[in-house]
Amino acid sequence: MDVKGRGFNSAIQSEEEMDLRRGPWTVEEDFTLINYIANHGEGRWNSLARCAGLKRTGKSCRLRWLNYLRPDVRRGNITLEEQLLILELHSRWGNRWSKIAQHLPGRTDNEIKNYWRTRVQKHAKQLKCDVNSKQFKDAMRYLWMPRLVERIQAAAAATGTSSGSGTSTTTTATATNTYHHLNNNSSSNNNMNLSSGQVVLPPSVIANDFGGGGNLSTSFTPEISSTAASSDSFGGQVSPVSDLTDYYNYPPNNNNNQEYFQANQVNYPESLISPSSYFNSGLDFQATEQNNPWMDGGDVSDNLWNVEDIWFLQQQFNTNM
DNA sequence: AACGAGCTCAACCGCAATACG
DNA sequence: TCGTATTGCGGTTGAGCTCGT
Repeated sequence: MDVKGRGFNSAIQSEEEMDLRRGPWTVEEDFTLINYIANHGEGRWNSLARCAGLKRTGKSCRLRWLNYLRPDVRRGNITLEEQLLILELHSRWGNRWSKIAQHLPGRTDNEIKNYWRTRVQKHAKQLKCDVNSKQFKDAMRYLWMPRLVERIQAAAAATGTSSGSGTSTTTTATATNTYHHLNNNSSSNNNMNLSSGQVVLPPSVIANDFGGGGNLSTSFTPEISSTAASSDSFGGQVSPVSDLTDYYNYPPNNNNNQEYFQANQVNYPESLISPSSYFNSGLDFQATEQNNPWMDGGDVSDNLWNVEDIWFLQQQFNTNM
């Protein structure tokens, strides 16, 4: 594999650093890092990289671990609840990705940042306005977020997961019942006891893939990766999606998001606006949405604006300019 | 089938903050 | 106190993928 990877700037470095690998991680490197951390724990990333025998910078190891290999990293689509939370938290804190990520357990700052750039900024582009403009923020607040709440409620009603009494005149909407982990213990509750060299994996993973032992240092073999099997031996590229991490993802698949959320839920923080309040924020968009096809349950998570919305918003923007 | 445009996301960079000797 | 090493964060890049033509 080309260790120069993606053609990033290859700044002249010290002779020792010239041996450093760059670019996508291989399965072998992933196992090396996982095993080392399982046995020795995190911390001191530069020395960790050296001691583990990885020809990577400490920075690179840290990033790979935090964004990809950690057992509690969640992968898959950003859920409606998460979208709503991201929008809300971003409106409060701006591009404080790390801070926002603390409130979305299992999601990394990188993932949230990518979500924002690809999805949210796309909508701003559609509306021909700046993502930081007041107009766009208003559109988010009065259109996008109420719709997310509606869809969350609709989904909850359809699946019977509503835990409310049905008399939802309280400040906490039904949708908020699926909010989760707004406490700050996610980092200390990450299913790992690294000092013991044991990794606590989801029961199904342990049962199915590790014979119940869950001891990485002895159980891991690169062959469990179908990627490795299908690519050129160990040199095969892992990224962008390493099959390896399927063994670590928690929950194991994203169909369990609802259960995962509820199992980990805490109350929506009082300092945040309850999503239900978006219904009462001054505009009644629901009235015009009764027969709107985007609400009919398809996977339209990105399609929160319709033609009328865009037209309407652009009219609003124009009159405000 | 081939091609190009647009999108996604892992991994990089630079810089600021913090820790350490 | 100072210099160096390390960590953490936000911004950016680009390979690979998807989708439309």
